[in-house]
Amino acid sequence: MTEVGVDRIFQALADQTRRDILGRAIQSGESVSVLSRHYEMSFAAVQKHVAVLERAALVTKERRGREQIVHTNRTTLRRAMTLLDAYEQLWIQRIDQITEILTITEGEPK
Amino acid sequence: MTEVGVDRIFQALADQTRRDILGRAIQSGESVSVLSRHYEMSFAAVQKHVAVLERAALVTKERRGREQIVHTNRTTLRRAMTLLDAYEQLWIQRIDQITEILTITEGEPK
DNA sequence: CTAATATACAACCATATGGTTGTAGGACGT
DNA sequence: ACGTCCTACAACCATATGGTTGTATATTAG
Repeated sequence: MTEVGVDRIFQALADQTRRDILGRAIQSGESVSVLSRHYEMSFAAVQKHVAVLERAALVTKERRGREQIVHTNRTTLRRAMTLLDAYEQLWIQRIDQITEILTITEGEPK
Repeated sequence: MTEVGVDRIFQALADQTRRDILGRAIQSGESVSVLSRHYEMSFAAVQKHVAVLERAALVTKERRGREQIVHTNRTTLRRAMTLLDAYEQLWIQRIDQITEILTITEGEPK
């Protein structure tokens, strides 16, 4: 995944409406128009939010008759979590190194 | 945590330079000027990136003489992970419900 | 066929973002 | 005391974002 891809994932998550859409779409796919009824904004605005989520691969659309059903892509969601976890791992590694240094120091005779 | 706070966390994460700063600062605190040497942009630009991370509570600054040491705030990082995990949990709940429904259906006599 | 529904997309607007340069102040070395 | 280093912040610019309204197209209902 390209860096701009990662940018898009977090960028897409940085909006309350879009996070709410993700939550609804992960429980059961909803059409864009059904989704839009939950928010106090125009249909076009919600459509744009879905487009942002889609560009980030956080949702996919499945056409059903005249409506588009929005589904959350759990794989991308997990990818975002994994990325954050990597930072924690960096930190844990540092702790391990420090521990190792301390162990060696303690173990070595003066 | 307020919703705008969550917005700020993900917003702050939606930039490669800022994610890199987080990675460096979690391993060992670096001053703003030392950080800025790693990137092909002005000191002021890096300073702004640090400010964005600070506003999102993803880093804190500790003054040491004339420099400011940037430290990653692991608590906020974990909070972001927890938020993402909540979406997964929503989905797992749905699966559990479906499983339960199926179990009841199977268990009930025709 | 016609009307209503669901979507797509363009044009527009205000504000935010990510970069720049420039100015100014506090801390350190000599 | 002086120059240098580190930081802070303002002003500016181009582009992106989040919203609007309006228009166009496809699908379904009757």
